[in-house]
Parts: sequence; C-alpha cells; structure tokens
Amino acid sequence: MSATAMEVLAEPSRRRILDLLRGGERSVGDLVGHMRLTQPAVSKHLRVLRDAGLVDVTADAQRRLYRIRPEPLAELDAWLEPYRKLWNESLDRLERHLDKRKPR
Amino acid sequence: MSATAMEVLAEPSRRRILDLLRGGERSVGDLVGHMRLTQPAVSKHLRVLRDAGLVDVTADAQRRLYRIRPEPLAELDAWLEPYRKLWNESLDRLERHLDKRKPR
DNA sequence: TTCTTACATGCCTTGACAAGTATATAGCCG
DNA sequence: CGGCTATATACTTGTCAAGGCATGTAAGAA
Repeated sequence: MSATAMEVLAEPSRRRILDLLRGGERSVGDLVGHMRLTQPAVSKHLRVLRDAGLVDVTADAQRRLYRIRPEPLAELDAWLEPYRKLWNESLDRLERHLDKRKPR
Repeated sequence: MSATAMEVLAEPSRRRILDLLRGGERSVGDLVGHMRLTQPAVSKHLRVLRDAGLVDVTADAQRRLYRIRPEPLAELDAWLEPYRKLWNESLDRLERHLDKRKPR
C-alpha cells in the first residue's frame, strides 16, 4: 500500500482492470486479451493495484490469478459520504422547483 | 469539463479544497490561507475543479467566491455502486466467521 | 489617474508516470 | 536437461502535470 485508492484509480486502465475482475478472478494473459496494452503494461498496473490493496493474487502453476479486494474502496466511499447529502439537497431543491412549476 | 471526477480528485490539494468548501463558499485568498500553497497554485487547482464542474464561482468585487457543485460526484458514486455489494459480501463473510468463533 | 487589492495566466523547471522493448524468472512438458 | 509458456522486472523514452516566480487584469480607494 502506498497511494490512496483515488490516486490509483485515476488511471483509466486500472479502472478497466477492476471492472473486468468484477466478473471473477482472471489471469494476467486473460486481462491482456481484453485490454489493448502489452503484457508488461498490464503487469505493472496490477502491481500498483496490489500495492494499494485493491487486488489479490494467487499462483496457479505459471499463471497468476488476480481478484478484487474491495475493502480500500470503502475508504473512498467514506470520503464521499459527507458530499452525498450535499447533492441530495441539490436534488431536493430541483424537485421543489419542479413541483412549483407543475404542481400535483 | 474535461477530466473525470476521479482524475481531478486524485490530487490531494484538490480534495483538500473541496473539503474546505464543504463549510460554505470561500474566496481564493481564504483558501490560500489554509493551504501551504501559493495563490497561483490554488487558482490553478480551482480552474481544474471548475472545468470538471466540481465548483462554481461568483464575483464579489475583486474577489471570487467558490462553492461546491456536488453533481459530478454522483458520477463517481455511480461507478462505485457495483463494488459496494462486493465489500458488503466481504463484511458478511467476516461476520459469519466471527459468529462461528464466538456464537451468540 | 494612480495605487492597491484580489485573482488569473504565462513561462519554466522538475518530477512522476505510462508504455514499449528487451530480459529475467519460474513452472510445465517431452 | 532443453524448450515453451506465463508473468515479472529493468531500462529507456515521451508526455504531462504541479508548483514557483513574474506578470497581466479588473475592481475599489485615494
């Protein structure tokens, strides 16, 4: 772990990898097959994700199977929390506004 | 708008600015007073936040008052959504595990 | 108008990072 | 062992962003 989940996930390719892993664990080669990037590039992204605790690996012969570890995302969710009520208020205001224009 | 909320908020100083603005609108000088950065640096971050639709400005004489526009954060929240159930499952598993070790 | 305040923008340097190519490492198979 | 497969790491290059300093600009004050 070295960077925040937010910093790590600023990279679109890394978000892509996580999205792919949402369907279950995958090998590196499998991921490469879905990602117009070379194998070393994907391996490096996986390294960053691993250091951030966002994925986990196990060895299967020569292959490495990666899977999501969602816990760090909870931290991101927590950061977002205080803002959630802010945009709920915005929506409320919009709603009240629409109610005024088109009552009932 | 040019970058995703995630990319924009990868920068710690920009997260800091948003956190400060959660207390209500502030002038640039006010923000600078809270942020070991020079005024130009803060202004540039504000520019990026503005381009991403994350803040809004109004002029008050020579001052500019910035406030949060939380809508783009909803997009981030939406990305997070499918993962939320993943870590809830993790927590469930942990819970069941603890129940086993210390039942009742 | 001139000065001052509050902020934005331009330019420059520096550091970080992403991606490619080449190479190392480790496990399987014959 | 020798060769093949799957992945990781080293090295290099190009790009880009953050931050500082200097300067531009607009609005009040004198």
